[in-house]
Amino acid sequence: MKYWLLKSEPDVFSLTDLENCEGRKDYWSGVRNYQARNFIRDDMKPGDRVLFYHSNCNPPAVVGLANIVSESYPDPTQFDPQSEYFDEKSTRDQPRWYVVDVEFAEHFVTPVTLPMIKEDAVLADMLVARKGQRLSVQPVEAAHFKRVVQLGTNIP
DNA sequence: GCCAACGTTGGC
DNA sequence: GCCAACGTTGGC
Repeated sequence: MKYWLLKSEPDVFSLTDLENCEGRKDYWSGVRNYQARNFIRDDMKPGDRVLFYHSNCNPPAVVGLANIVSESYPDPTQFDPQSEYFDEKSTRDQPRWYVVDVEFAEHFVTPVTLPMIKEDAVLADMLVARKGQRLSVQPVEAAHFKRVVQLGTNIP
């Protein structure tokens, strides 16, 4: 099992939005960065755990947990001319972009904010704490995942 | 709203 | 294949 951090702007798609989806899950569409694509396509597996991070808000924070619940498959939005994620260079035979299904797990009692992450001795070297780090899909070390969950669920 | 970081594009 | 221009992300 692996651990990930997924970024989402809460104004666009929040953890509550995921919770309110049919079946409390949705496919993670719209990733249009090759490094992030490769993580989704090649490395994500059902059962992997997800830190759900709200970006572009104040304060940015890991607000809860989700789970990967499918293998990767081609992102349907890349074939849809009506979608903002349409990619005319994608074909059904050779899709460029992939998704996985992500299922809501829980809201944290205490959101783990970016300032908290930067202050914490264990978490300070997380990718998300690094200046200029824009990657929207990030691998997370097991120790980091465990520590974020501790803070988020008020375990001392 | 500013701007640093960084990915992408396209001319050469 | 280099690199300048441009666009986007996202913290502040």
